[in-house]
Amino acid sequence: MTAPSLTAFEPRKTPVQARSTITVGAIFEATIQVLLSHGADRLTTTRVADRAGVSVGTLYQYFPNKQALLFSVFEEHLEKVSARVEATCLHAHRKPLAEMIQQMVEAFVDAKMERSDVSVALYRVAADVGGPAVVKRTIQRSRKAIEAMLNTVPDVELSPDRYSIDVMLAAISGVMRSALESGGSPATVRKLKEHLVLLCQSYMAAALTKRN
Amino acid sequence: MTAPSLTAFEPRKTPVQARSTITVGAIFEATIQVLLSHGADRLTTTRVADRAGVSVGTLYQYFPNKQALLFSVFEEHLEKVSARVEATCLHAHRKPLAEMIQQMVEAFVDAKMERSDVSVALYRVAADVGGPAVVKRTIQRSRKAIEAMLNTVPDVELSPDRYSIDVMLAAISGVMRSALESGGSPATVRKLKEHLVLLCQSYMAAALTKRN
Amino acid sequence: MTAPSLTAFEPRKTPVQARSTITVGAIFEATIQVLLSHGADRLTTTRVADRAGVSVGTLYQYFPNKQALLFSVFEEHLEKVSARVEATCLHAHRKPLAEMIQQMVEAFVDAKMERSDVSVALYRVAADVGGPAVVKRTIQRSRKAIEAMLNTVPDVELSPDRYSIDVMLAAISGVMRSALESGGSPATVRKLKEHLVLLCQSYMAAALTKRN
Amino acid sequence: MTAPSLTAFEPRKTPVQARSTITVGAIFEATIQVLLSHGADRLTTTRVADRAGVSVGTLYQYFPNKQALLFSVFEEHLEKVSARVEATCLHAHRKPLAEMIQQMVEAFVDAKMERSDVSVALYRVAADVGGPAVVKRTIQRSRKAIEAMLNTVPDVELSPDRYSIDVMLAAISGVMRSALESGGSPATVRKLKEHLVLLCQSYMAAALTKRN
DNA sequence: CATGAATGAGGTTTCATTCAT
DNA sequence: TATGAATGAAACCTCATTCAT
Repeated sequence: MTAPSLTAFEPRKTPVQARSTITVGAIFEATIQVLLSHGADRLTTTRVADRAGVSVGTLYQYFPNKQALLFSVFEEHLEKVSARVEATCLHAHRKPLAEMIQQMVEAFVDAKMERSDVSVALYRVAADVGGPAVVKRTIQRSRKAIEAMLNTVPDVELSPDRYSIDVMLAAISGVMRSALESGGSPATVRKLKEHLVLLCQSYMAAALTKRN
Repeated sequence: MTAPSLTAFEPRKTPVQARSTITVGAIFEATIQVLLSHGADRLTTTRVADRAGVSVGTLYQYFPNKQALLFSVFEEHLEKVSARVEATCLHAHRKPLAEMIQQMVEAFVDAKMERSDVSVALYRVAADVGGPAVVKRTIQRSRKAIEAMLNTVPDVELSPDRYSIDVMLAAISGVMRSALESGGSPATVRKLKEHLVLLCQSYMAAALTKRN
Repeated sequence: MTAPSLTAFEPRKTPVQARSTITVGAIFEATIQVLLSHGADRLTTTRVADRAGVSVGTLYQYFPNKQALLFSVFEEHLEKVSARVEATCLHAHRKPLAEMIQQMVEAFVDAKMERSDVSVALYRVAADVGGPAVVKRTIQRSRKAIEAMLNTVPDVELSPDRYSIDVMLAAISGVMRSALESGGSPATVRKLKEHLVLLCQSYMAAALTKRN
Repeated sequence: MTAPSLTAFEPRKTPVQARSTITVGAIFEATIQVLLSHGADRLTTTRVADRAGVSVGTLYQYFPNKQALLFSVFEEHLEKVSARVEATCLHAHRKPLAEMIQQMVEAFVDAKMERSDVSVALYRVAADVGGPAVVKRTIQRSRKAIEAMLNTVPDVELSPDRYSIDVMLAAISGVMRSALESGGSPATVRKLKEHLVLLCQSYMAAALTKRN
């Protein structure tokens, strides 16, 4: 499907019992394992269930279909990154602009790198799972957190531009994606961070000034 | 496969007769049609052949498998964008830095927007087709063109940083992708261009200065 | 493939539920039916599944591919013949040489004739299925049984020649094959038996003596 | 097809011109090459034509279909072996029985071994090509030659048994086939010959005497 | 006569999903 | 609730054969 509606991916039942939670966790982890070991197009529900140590039937008790499963995994991954960014933004309130940007960018990069393999694997399924929509939703939250942070920049009278923040986030994502897909070394990642910080700092400085 | 080798996608036979060339062209166009009308995961070789007005067998005379077909289409698309960027860069030699950047960015955006539908559709298949590898190869060329252009910036003594250019390109791609996937209006595109120009100008200024 | 490795033909799943066992049996029988009614090159997995009253999917739960299916059927057939020969050999211990040979040969011929149609049909698939390898393996067993039997021939001091036994078995197989493919009448079969007995008796007598 | 009629395989046109003869020869050789290098089930008419340096179309000028091609190749092979046996039989007239048998068997084995790879390859196609029928026809001729030879055995008054000769030939074929498919070394072949000679000598001696 | 592009029926195999046990 | 055998639509791809050039 070109643009699957988001509502179709809702989990089928909310895990209330302990056992269920464990099962869902296992399925999640198994999905990622299979993604990494077999690749996106050889990820089958049976294989995931096997790896998770449950039967296919059980899998289908928690997820109405394959897309829903992938959707959940994808969403959770973005959620984590997003949460890290938000937390960092909160901590950075009232600091100088350059520092704000630096911390935010580093939080983003670190979060992505933490499970870089998963990130890469998920790029491959994003498209089949309504990726763009989920990204959009998650980005909303990050943007708001950044907006709030920027509003506390000391000594400057400016209302930050929503659009600029979106552009910045898209730029960061793009650079990260390209780097991850090339499989960069730790050294590369360090350099990458510096550049991203520079990119965002200079852009934000320019964008904010302009808007003022 | 997670990372299909590029060599597996070589066209099977080079058209020598006039008839063949026409056929291949029709298949190409049909692929895009089907991609747009049915979506990536409902693109079947049979459907493409039908739309192209040939038999599946004929399709397989020119492409050893489905991936190879998509690969070719993908590659051609990138090629076009890349060519536009290179041409623009050549024209911009010896102009002021800001103008260089502006023209390059605008060339990129315009090229992508020209067949924005195709772009979006191709994002969906890129992953299954060795996308990252092709992108890398194509970016190579763009980077060199930009590097050459930057070396002609007047009145400044600086050797541009290869890495910065890669980062810039990745940033542009990321922003474009995000914008295209959101399906922006012409108005949005205009604003997008401005922002991208600003992003790149400020980053390059900073990066080049720093390096000097 | 010219020489498919035997390991590729391992059954995919061992039936644990009662239902499964029935299913596998039905598939086996259906394979033979189709082989007889349609011939080797019009035996398709779909047709077999149909005849067995199951879906193709089910067939592929038990056999990883078409070859594996045919392999199994072929193997089972040889197994039966081999078992008959072995049993007969055991019974013939300590009898006079001529009688040993006669009983062994007759057991072989009878076993083959019992389902002569299947035999003929299987000759046609043997090649595509690693036939020679399976034959070799099965012959091993028969040879050993015959060897053991010959070691009990009364009043003679001789160690039988392994190679001679292989030659004898190959000769028997060759004659049987030729006879089966010509489609002999019961009368012909009777004569055939006599001749085969004579052939083997005289050869063994000569070979053993010589080896003394 | 289970039993294709022989008449369907007649060559389409008799090569009268020199060029044609060369072409047909090339196609023959190519068929064997492909058989050896790709295996029976990956032998395609296109591949054969390629290897022969002609177009498929040309191939179909000389053979009405794939079966006819294989049939011809198979037949030619048998023909050669058969011719050798016949010639040898003629030379052996009036010699002692043991020597007759020995020369005949050795001729057979040598002929087969000369292109043992081809023999093995052809076993794999024989079934799809009406093999048994061709074999039968060819054996006919060999039998007659052997019969004639045996009628000249000195000092004995006996009319040889047609059936025995068939059995003997089938036995030789069977043993050869089994040996070839196991891929025997030259040393093995020598031993094989001895055993085959012994097998046939003792059998013939017994069969002829009996019949007298 | 030769070529080789085109055909398309048909084969094998996969895999998301269901449902009786 | 969990299981896993069964389903079957549908995808990919091959290859013998033809016929316009």
